[in-house]
Amino acid sequence: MMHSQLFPKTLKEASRDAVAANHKLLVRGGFMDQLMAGSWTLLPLGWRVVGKINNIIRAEMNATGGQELALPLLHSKEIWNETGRWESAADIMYTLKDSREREYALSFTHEEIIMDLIRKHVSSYKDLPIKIYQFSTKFRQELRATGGILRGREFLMKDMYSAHESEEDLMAYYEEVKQAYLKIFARLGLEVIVTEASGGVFTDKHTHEFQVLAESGEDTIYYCSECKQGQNKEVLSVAEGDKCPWCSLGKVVVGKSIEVGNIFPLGTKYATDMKAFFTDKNGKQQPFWFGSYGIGPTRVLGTLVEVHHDEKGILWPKEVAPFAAHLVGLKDAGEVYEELQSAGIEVLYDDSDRSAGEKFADADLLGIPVRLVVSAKTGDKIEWKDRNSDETRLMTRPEVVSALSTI
RNA sequence: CGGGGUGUAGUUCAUCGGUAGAACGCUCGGUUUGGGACCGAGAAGCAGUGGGUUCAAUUCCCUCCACCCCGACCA
Repeated sequence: MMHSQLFPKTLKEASRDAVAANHKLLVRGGFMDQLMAGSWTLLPLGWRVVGKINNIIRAEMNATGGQELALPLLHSKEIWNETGRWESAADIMYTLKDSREREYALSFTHEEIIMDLIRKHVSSYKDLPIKIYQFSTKFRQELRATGGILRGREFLMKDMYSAHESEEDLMAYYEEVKQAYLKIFARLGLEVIVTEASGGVFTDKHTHEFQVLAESGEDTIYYCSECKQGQNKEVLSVAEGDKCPWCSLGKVVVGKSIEVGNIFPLGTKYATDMKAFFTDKNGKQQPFWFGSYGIGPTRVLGTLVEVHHDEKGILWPKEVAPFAAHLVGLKDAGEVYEELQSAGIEVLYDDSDRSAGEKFADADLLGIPVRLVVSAKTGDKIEWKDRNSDETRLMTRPEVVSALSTI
């Protein structure tokens, strides 16, 4: 992809209204564009990053035995009535009527839809467990959309659901997913704190949240400085300065944070409400034990920027960067570009005829981990600069290719 | 929904009762090319909406709308 073809161009200034770093930088860099409050277009660059995020999540979900599918986003009132959530989640759910006055909801989650699938297709303990997930848009009526892409009314979510024959089996898998989530966030370049939290409209049980410390976060968590476990303030049983109740090594400290994931051990309520039963070993009808597990890739996108930026722009962690390298041509670098391309390296090539300063400023803003410069000064070598360093060094083409291939 | 802020060119902002201006961006021509270059010429605005006051409103008043921030709610 040539830089001159990148849509849209970068902006020199952030909108006056933008306060959150992700809002300023993702808009300036051409990663996203705002349609209205809480509603964002993911532009080609942003969509690339989300694609990287999704691929990491997908790989780790598959590793736990998850199978990906796609569920509908338009739901009938009837299915939501089965669990009473047409009423209890009315504040959060967008509803609409068609021309025949039939009532629908736009998906804000999918427990009911999944449970419907499971009751239709699973009737024996021999078919369990079921682990299915999707990436899809969620619609939620937020009283106030805020923080750039951190809280939208329409956002992307990976939601996984699992059905089990027993509580033990559910909790064993719940723990497995918790570990998978830790692996995902580590790969995404995010340090998370696992906190106990309330289940909101999803469940009465306590759940676990994956929180990233950030000043711009809207959650307040109490966590241990040593073991990185904690509690959301909704369910607080510890106080600042307490000895850590989990590892008893550290002290409880308070921080602002962004919730990037949440897992719910839902129990049998959904199955019971929706009359979803399987036959156990003894020939008896039993409700499915159910869990759900969510990560918001678009919120992750925003969180990454909140956590990884400086005054010049974004610093993407390697695994989620839209490109592996940003090739800045201060003279024709077509051959270098072709060589990197054919080596399978994802390169953004800036072959525009703009000034050097402008190209460098763009490279800093876009935050691709490695900047390569080809100019009169570099001769037939290439200048390598990491985004997180000021040092540059001259390398030969084969050196560059091999260094980038090992990333 | 309560409180606060902001709506003027594509963008960032000036003008603040006498009918609109800059910078950046854009177009054309030329000169440049290691940190958002330079010269020249252009195009681009119903001043968010509706109403009121006034001889005259972008400017004053009211309504509504939109966006941002704080709070309530929430991944």
